[in-house]
Amino acid sequence: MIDLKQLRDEPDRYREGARKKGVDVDIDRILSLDERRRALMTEQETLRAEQNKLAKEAGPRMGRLSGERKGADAERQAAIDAELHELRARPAALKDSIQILEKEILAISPELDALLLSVPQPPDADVPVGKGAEDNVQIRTWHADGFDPAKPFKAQRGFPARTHMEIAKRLGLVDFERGVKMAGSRSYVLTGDGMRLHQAVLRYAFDFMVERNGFTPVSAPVVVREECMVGTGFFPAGRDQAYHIEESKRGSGHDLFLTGTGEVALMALHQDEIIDEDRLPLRYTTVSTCFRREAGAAGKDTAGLYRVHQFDKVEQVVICRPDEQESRRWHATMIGYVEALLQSLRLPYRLLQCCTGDLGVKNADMVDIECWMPGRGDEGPDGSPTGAYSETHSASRLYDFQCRRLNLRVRGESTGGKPAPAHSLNNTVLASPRILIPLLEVHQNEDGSVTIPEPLRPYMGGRDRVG
RNA sequence: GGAGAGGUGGCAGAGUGGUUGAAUGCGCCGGUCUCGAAAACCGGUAUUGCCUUCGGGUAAUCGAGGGUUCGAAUCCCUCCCUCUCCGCCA
Repeated sequence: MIDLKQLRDEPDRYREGARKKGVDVDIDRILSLDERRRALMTEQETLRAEQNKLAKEAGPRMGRLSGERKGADAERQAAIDAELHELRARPAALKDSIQILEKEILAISPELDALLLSVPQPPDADVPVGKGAEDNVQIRTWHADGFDPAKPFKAQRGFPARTHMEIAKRLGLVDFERGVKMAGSRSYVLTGDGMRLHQAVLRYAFDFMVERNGFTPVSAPVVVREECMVGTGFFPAGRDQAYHIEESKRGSGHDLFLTGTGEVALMALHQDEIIDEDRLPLRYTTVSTCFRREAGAAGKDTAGLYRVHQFDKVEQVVICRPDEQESRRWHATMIGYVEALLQSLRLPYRLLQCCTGDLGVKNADMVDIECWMPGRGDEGPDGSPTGAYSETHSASRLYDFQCRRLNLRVRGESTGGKPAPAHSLNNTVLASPRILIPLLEVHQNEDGSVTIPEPLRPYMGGRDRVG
């Protein structure tokens, strides 16, 4: 959520930000609703102040008079009644006026609140302006010696690339048919070494964050209340993407939602908290199952392990002091962790600077990491795929946007002793089975086997290959 | 699923209709004392909105929402959550 005060001060910044992101939001409507609401509140407050004053002054007198009335003669009673009547008239009139104002405020608030939630965070000035993924800008690429995505797979390896589906089928790693039988399209069953590889790579990534980078390991709910989804910024915009458990329809309890990323629980952990500055930065990592409806993606990437409804992901989250430079440093650092991880797995990748149109509502900046997948892309002249970079990671810098929604604040010297929304960042560490695509395709051998990258071998019983 | 108890400040915990935004204790901050520290003593210590001549003023907030009342942490209703015991169970 953006800061309403800032919106009032510099509405053009938010108009421009929304325009760059291609988000349609009526800033003028917000400003006029806000102005109206504030005017009503000021009026209401004045009346309340008088009401409180009367309650303090006239109230006790009324109490005494009521008591005195019981033992008084008829004439005295009449006098008391008259005074009581007078004392009551003013507060009663105030109460009516206050309630009328209250109704007017209540009529405005839902629309204003909903509009406020939909105002995107303006992109940083150094983010390239663009419409969508096609306008993203490559920052750099990396590949291990001996395998360069820029050259044809066959020329380097001596045989045409097989897709991960072919490899998986040959080695019995994935059972797509039975997955679909049980749970519909975009479902799969990992079997044998497929499941072992999945677990190995997740565990390796998790240990990598905990042991090498000092992140706090966490296991947290993947089924959460709506506030967590709104607070982390996934709702209302991404409501269609989340599975919805309608417990309230059973007559008790409240609705729940399946989280699409570990980010939700890692951030919502500290919802409504004020954190002491010297406890920062908080660095959390979790491995969690992620659920995505993939609404609107019908027909896109239907085959294989690329786009599925359920997967597991190691996620990293940093909550730091509200300082732009500190946020920027963490962003770079968190991307660095992923680069080191991918390099250790010898998976070629590239960094993409996302353009403004690709940032989503929450982010001030976002960098995607795409791994080289030899089995994707168009079919080449020899009938085998040409390969393509495809997204495996996404590193977001949100500044205080998410923490303001979550009511997650910091207090300390840097905030002048007052609570202030913290800054937050998140980045994928590794998502599987998607990562199995480059892992199988890049490390496949001519005989159909797959070489297990060295760091995963301890998690695979010491073996150096599958198949 | 059955029965019961309860949700109050950073924490513990009083408070059943009227200067109670809230006693007391702990914690934290400042001060006195001390060579220094501890102890003791004194003082301070919620959040948010709005207004501001930047001194402050004002309103709201005791799980959430509604109601009664001139006035609600306190009474009534609805909902949510937590805990204990029993049952079931990975």
